[in-house]
Amino acid sequence: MHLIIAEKNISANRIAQILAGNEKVRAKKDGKVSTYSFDTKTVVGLKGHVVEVDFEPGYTNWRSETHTPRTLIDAGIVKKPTEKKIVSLIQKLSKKADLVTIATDYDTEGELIGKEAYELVRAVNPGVRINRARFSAITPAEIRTAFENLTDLDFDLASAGEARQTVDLMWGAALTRFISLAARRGGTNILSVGRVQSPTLAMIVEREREIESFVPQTYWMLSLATEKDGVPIEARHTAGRFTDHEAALAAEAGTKEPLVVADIKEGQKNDRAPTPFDTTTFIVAASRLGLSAANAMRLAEDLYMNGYISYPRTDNTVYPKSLNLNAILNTLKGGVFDKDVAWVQQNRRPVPTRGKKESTDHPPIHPTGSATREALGQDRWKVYELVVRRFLATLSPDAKWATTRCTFDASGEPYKATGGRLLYAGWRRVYPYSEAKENILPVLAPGERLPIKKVSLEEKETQPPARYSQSRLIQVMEEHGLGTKSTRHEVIGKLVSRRYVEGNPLRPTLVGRAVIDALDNHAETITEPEMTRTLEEHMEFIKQSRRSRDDVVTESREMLHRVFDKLEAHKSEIGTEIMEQTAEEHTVGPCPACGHDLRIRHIGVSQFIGCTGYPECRFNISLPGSTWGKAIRVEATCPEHNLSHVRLIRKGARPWDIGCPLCSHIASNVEALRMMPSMTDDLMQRLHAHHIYTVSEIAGMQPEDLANTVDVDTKEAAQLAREAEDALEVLRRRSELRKFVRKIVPPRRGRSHAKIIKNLLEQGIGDIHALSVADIAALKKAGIPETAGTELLESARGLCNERALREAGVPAVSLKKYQAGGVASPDDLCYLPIPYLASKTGINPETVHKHVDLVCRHRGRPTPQKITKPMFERGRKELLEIPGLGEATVDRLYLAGIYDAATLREANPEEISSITGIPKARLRDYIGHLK
DNA sequence: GCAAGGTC
Repeated sequence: MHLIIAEKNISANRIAQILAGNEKVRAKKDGKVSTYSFDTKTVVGLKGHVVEVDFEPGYTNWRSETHTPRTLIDAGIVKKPTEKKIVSLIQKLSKKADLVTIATDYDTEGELIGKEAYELVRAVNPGVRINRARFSAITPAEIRTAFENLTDLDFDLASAGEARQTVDLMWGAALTRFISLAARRGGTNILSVGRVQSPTLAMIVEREREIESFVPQTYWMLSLATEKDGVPIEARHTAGRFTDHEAALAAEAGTKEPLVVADIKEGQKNDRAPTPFDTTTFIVAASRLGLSAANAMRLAEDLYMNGYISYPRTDNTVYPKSLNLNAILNTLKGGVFDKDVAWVQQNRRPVPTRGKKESTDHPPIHPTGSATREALGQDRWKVYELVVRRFLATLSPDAKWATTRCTFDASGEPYKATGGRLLYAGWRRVYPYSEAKENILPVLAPGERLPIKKVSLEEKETQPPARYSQSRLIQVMEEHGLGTKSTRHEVIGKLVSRRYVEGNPLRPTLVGRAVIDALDNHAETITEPEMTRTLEEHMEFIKQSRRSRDDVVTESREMLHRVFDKLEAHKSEIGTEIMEQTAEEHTVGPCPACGHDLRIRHIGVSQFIGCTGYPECRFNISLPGSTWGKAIRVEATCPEHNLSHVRLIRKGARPWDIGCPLCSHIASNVEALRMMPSMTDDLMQRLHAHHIYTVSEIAGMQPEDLANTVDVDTKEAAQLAREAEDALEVLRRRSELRKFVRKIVPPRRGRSHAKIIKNLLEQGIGDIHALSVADIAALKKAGIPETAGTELLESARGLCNERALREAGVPAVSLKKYQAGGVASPDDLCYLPIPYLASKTGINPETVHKHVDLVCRHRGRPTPQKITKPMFERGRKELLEIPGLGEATVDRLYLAGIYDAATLREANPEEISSITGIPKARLRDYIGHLK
């Protein structure tokens, strides 16, 4: 069997289809992994890297005393499978193979992925022949040639990739751990560092600093308005920007009629058709359509997977010869682009345009199938149309412009105007994304005199450089060699998720700046694109066998050790610097009570906003627990309270915007305050004015303080405090009810707990006790289904009974026994005879009496007579001596309070029978026997 | 829990 290993499933399928020719390809799924077989060949796709590098075991604890971050530099590195299913399938197929061909992408990373596959094959089949197919596009021509000219794997090329992996891992992991530990950050708050992300972040920080330190300069622009035959002309002073106001004013004053046309230069300008799309230029063009980098890539990948466009991750801007451009044009015919295609076919430029970058990985992004707007939907269509039109434009002739440069003389002051007229639209006919702005000047002749309609002197200011937009940043990253076509847009996502940057255009956060500061001061190597450049140079040496992988990695290890010499010497200093710089990140604004800063605090899973004036100022705002999301400060500010808005963020969930924490605090407590009978709007306003927002604050205040604060007398204040206590109790019970219901009734779509509780409240059920005496119909009305309702009622009753007994003073151990005996309600203890309770529970009758006494007193009922243990035991013996009276009957007699001969003798048989169910005749017999 | 690089 001939096993062919491709880089991904989709290429495996295509390669199989091409190689099979007219033969049918059998597609088979082996546990989510597809294989494509024909003849004696089987093609299988990887998923890019199916193994990953990591440190050898023993380095998982970040805080280990012995395995410090520095020790990661020299830690052994192992490869471990990340796609286990693919790995095992490859190995299963390899055992049966007599030839294996590696058909991964034609670039460094592809060679490394190929070597990973090679090692997997070798591990199970050491003797099999393994060769390599190289192609830069999955077209029939390229694939056939590649398989007719199979070569060997280039181990030097793969080694270059491995060197990169090792260097990235040790620098990234060691520095990430060091900086995170120094700044005492863990979990989701770690501070990551990496060869690509750190220089990228540094550029964003640097740009922000330039903007902050920018000093605007005032300048003046002088222009005049004239016209010919009713056509307006605007001419600018040839001095351009005047930095000297006096000079500008003088020139303005000197601008007088006559205005004479001095010179006219006519020319032609070539407007070159755009070059084929690589990933970066595609992202830039898509961003003009309003798509973020990540979105554009996601849509492009979708189109690629469905066969509409070619592979969107490419560095190539030159169509390879093997690409059949005519065939692509033909597939586009007949659809929406029919007219444009026909025009391109008739006016085709001799050779398609080509960009500066040419590579072997993939062809430039181009359409591969025809589609309709309806089939794709708005956004995908936008991207598809862009790719199609760009492709058409690269085959179209250049546009041509006629240009005019005209100079004027206004009594000695020189002016100029430029005009442009589109002579030939060329590619612009099919690619309308960049506007062709014409400015047509009327026909003028030297010496001609024109009127001056207006002279205007505008004062302007120089502008700071702009922040990076995502697409601009991706361009700059590419210029600096940072990241790859596949990862650049993800790096931005990473910086955002680490909360190093925010917004669009991108701004660094305080954390982002603090980390770059620390690294710049103590480990500048990692913040500069230089590191990538050097790494690439070294990789180039490895590719050319001029240096070995180990040699390059060893050099890098030594450099990293020198970096750690500096870092470790300043560890605590680095830590404090970062912590001090980022403290502000948690600061929300001034405390309404005392004016100190309010700060978001996280303690375990709970979080709140507290005052930095604590403990003198105890003002605080509670926040939902961190299971709802971690509270962070966001940019917006509340105009009323001057506090930053707060947001809860959680992985995989939409952020929960709390808005102004104080507004939200006030709003969420108004309802509770209204529960106090004496609360009025006026009183509430006075309370708010003194920063008292919750019932618990009122309940916690001394009546005198409260009286002084809101200006009422002490009696009223005491009443308010009591009412607050009551409201607090109601709230406490309500929240208890909520937790109770949540345990038993599972939430469902459209039946949230909030909704159930709201419904229960409307039914007058506000706590567990009310629930225990409610009927099932009321629960049904509240939207709780019958089965859950019954369970809810039962549990509620059980809980209430237990509480009542405990409250009366019945100890917990006995309570369990009563529950086991099925006699655990206060009524049971009040109304059931003591002998019955004792026999059901096995508790000493004297102890039972004590409990019954407790409950009866609690309920204001008389306590029945005491029965001692000897009385009880003797009585039982007496009863059992009566002929025909067994244990079961004794237990039933207990129910009627009969426990010995004497009580039986006095009993009324009619009455006893109805209670115990023992036939009257038999009871008479027992009594008769005693008499 | 860490990087960057593939792929989805």
